[in-house]
Amino acid sequence: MPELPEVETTVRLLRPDAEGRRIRTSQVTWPRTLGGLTPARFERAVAGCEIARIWRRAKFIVMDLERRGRSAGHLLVHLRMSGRLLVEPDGVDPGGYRRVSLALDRGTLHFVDVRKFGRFLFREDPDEVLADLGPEPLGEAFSSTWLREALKRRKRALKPLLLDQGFVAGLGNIYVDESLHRAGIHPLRRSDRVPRRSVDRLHAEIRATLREAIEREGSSFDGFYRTPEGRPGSYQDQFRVYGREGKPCRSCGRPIKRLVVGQRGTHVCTRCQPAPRSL
DNA sequence: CTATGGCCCTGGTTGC
DNA sequence: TGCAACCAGGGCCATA
Repeated sequence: MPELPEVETTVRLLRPDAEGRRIRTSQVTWPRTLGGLTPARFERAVAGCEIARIWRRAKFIVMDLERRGRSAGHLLVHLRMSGRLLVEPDGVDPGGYRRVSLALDRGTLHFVDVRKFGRFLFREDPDEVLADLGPEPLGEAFSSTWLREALKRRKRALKPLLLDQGFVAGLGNIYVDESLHRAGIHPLRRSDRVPRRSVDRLHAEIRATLREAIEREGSSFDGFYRTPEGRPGSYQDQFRVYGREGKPCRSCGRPIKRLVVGQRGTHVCTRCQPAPRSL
């Protein structure tokens, strides 16, 4: 499932083939992907634009569009569960799950998405979509001081809070489970009751986990996530808890347990991450 | 403010 | 073997 590291990898590998390219035409095979805009209006918005810059905010891939050097709006792509973004040479069919394609002046940018949860949005103002997101966990605003105070202000179980994109932006189920294990904190611990030392550790482990995962081009399993070049990531080999139910904890050897927290599969080592007494 | 549950979707897995 | 029921999962929305 694409989270911050997979989206960051996608952006980095997409840039050489898409930045600076001009959009000739668009083809939309599953209109819902556009999130309300009709394919005709979408076509009018993007045709003739240059993809001037590609960047990432949370799990969104943002493409700044320009006409004659002036801003002409933005494309905001969310991969959700199974989305992929890639550039293929003209005439190469990316398969049956193509939802949106943009013919460029060299090659074609395809949005491929088996489960159809992904979004390919056009907005004049990207803040319509991005404004309510929390800080980037790899950015400066996400300091341990900030995290300490932000956790104190809320009274929620830690895992659902970390998954809330309005709290911190970019974490998903995998990297939250991994970070919590590395920090030795149970996912159900109330956010305002995490000891200071543990908060600092959590802060450090979130950043370390994301950095290491980016370095390995994300995580692949289930056959879903691939880089734009078709390669799987390799961070799944480093998983300490995610998808490792019953297997020994890499720290203490006790079998990893799977529980459900806020309707999400959740993986813990009950020795390394002791359950809170209450809640 | 927080928690819960439904919905969107499909392919893979499970159960009979 | 065949087929139906079930499930995962991110974000959003309605409800309590």
